[in-house]
Amino acid sequence: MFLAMPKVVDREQYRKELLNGCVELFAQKGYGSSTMRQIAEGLGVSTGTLYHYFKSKEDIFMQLVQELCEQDISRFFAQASEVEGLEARLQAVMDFVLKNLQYYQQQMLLWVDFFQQTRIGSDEELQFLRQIWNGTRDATVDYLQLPDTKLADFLMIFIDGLIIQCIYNRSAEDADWYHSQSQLMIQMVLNHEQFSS
Amino acid sequence: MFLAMPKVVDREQYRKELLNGCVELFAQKGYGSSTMRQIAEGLGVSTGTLYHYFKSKEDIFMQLVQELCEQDISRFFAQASEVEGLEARLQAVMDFVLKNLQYYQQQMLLWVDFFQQTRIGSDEELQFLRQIWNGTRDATVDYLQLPDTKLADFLMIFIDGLIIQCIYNRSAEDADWYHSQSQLMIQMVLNHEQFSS
Amino acid sequence: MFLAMPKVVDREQYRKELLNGCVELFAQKGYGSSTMRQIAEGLGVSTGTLYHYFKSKEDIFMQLVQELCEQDISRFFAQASEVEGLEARLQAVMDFVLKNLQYYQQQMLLWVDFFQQTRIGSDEELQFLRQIWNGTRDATVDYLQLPDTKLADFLMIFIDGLIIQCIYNRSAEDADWYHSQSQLMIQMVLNHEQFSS
Amino acid sequence: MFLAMPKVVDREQYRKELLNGCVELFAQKGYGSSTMRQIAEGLGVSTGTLYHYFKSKEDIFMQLVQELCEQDISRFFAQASEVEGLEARLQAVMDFVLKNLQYYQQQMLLWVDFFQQTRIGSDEELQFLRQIWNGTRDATVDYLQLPDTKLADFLMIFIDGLIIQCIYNRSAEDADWYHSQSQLMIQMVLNHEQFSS
DNA sequence: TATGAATGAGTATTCATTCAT
DNA sequence: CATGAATGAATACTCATTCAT
Repeated sequence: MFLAMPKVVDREQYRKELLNGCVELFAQKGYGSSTMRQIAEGLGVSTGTLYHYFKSKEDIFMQLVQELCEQDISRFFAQASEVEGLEARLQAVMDFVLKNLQYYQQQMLLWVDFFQQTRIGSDEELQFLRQIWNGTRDATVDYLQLPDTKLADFLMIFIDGLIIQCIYNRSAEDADWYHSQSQLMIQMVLNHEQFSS
Repeated sequence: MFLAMPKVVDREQYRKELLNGCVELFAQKGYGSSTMRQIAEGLGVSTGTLYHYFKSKEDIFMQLVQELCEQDISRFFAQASEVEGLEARLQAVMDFVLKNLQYYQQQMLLWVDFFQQTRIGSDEELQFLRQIWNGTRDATVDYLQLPDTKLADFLMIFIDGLIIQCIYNRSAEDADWYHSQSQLMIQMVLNHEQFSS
Repeated sequence: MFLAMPKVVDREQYRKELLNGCVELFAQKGYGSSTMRQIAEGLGVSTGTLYHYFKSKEDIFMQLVQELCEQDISRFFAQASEVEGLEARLQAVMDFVLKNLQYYQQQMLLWVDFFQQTRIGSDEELQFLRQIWNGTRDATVDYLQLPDTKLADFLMIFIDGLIIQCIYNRSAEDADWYHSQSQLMIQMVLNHEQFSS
Repeated sequence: MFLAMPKVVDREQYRKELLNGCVELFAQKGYGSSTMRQIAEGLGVSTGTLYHYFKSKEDIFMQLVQELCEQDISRFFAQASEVEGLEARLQAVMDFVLKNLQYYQQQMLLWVDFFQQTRIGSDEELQFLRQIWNGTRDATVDYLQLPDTKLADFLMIFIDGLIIQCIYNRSAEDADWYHSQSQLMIQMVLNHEQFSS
């Protein structure tokens, strides 16, 4: 009865290893342009094995996104949880974003690519994505100790907008521009808080 | 003497008609998923005819984007140029964006899709996109009578971020949420201007 | 009744001008790779006009070949008819071939290309080609004042073989090799004549 | 330990079977006019399978040529190696050529067709072809025990020229003509050797 | 559990030819 | 006579997925 247990654990672990092995390829070539054969080759396995662990290319991607998001949030809190005060914490958030800007740019392109390719609209996938967004938003509310979600939403919209700029600016060469815009954002939020009180 | 003239006019005009006929299909299916066959069928012509007027699928897209951008800006100014005062003009800008939110969501998806499909990096296309962004930004600076581009950039980043939300929210059903966020944005800018002076 | 005559002459002349205008394109790109549009553009006319003077692409080619062959033979005799003696005349033939080797290489490739593209086997086209071969052979017999066709055939087979080498040697850069082989050929024929008598 | 071996053997063997299955189609329709779909159908496999074993149409052709050449040379030596004396050996060579004339005619058309379609000039392919030519030439020098390559080149040029005649004569119906020409060739070479010594 | 051979519908693009103007 | 817009079947090649071994 318990003989199968270790196998399951192994399977789960192996699955995660495979997922982590996909990150780079997806980041470089996007979702639609990464073929199952390339993924398999990159992982050093056969396509058959891939289909043994994931039911489709779509499935690989969804599981990958989930995995990465969990890693992201915990990575942020690992280094920023002891900072105190609204301004310092806003600064910490923006610093983290800017430092990982290229990474998030790739992620954003990946997502949009995925949504264009798989025209689903199925509630399932939509729910899934919303969950991720709301999770991140709630974590932000908590971290900044804001009274409601409105300001966190505002901040995250701005961050998304900032990430999108990669399409026009290609890579983070315009570091100054990104920096001054994020400072402006912080100032805006602080002003707003001052007015409110 | 003028016998050859009408043909030229017709060709140019017909080309524009074909472009307008593509909008809907591209909006619905994205760039990568719209096949030349589908485009041709949607227009009621043969694929050969399509290639008679455009040299490639990419060409169709680039010309379409240019066409739409010109229409967008002139459409905005047609209805909003006589409004006076910073607040009212911000309001006008945000109203325009929200009213056409679905349209801009589709446009943004289309662009990202296009860039994922055609891994270009060629300066030509990049220049092209930047031009559009800068053009819109400058028009915004002019319209809002702002002293510099910084605030206009900030506004446009926010707008891009807002548009991106379509991925999570699908369609503009959450009209209230969009509206309250844009009001917050307006408030932020006004506060900032007050502080500055 | 005679009013139409000049028109016919004009038509015939114009047709030949068009043919001559095709030579370079066909030589550069071969038969199959020369499109009707390119031919038309090269001639500065529309495709419609092309079809007004020739009933098909095939027709253009056949008429072109005929035209060129007539020119070739008369061009040779224009410069070599006064030479006397078998050896000198053989030399004249081989010199002419080597001097125009590139041209004949292109012609040969053109022919083979044409035959591969248009899998006809229709007697008509075959007859046509044989006529050309026989015509050239007979002219050679006459020119060299040979007693029968056998030796002329032998010479022409060798020349065809020499022309074919372009596939391996690309362009006539190996001029020495071509020259020594043709000298060997001349020697062979002279030896043979000596033995016979 | 040897469990994985059979698969490799099978793959290589199957690849050769596929190649042999292409010969007839290529011979009948040429290179450019044989579509991948037709090739696949002729082999009783899908186009996907074709691309599983060969990376392109060009690749199929190159591998096919190599395969056939190896077969040709070994087939000749299998039946002609014990013949003695220059005349007898020349006779053996010409007999072999004439007996397989149709086959070589098809091969030559195939090659020229291939070179017209794939406007390469790339050194790689050119090298490849030259190798084949030189290899055959050297084998001829060895077999005839000639002092240098000059006479072998001469012989092979003649053979190429003979093969080219298929364009005019279609099939080997004119067997007598071919035979008398090859006898003439043999006589020529023998005369030449006599003179030289 | 793992393999990789097999599939075949689907992709953008080309091009000889026709025909209304 | 001349134009060039329109056609649409045909091309090489791709790729997510299946399944026998």
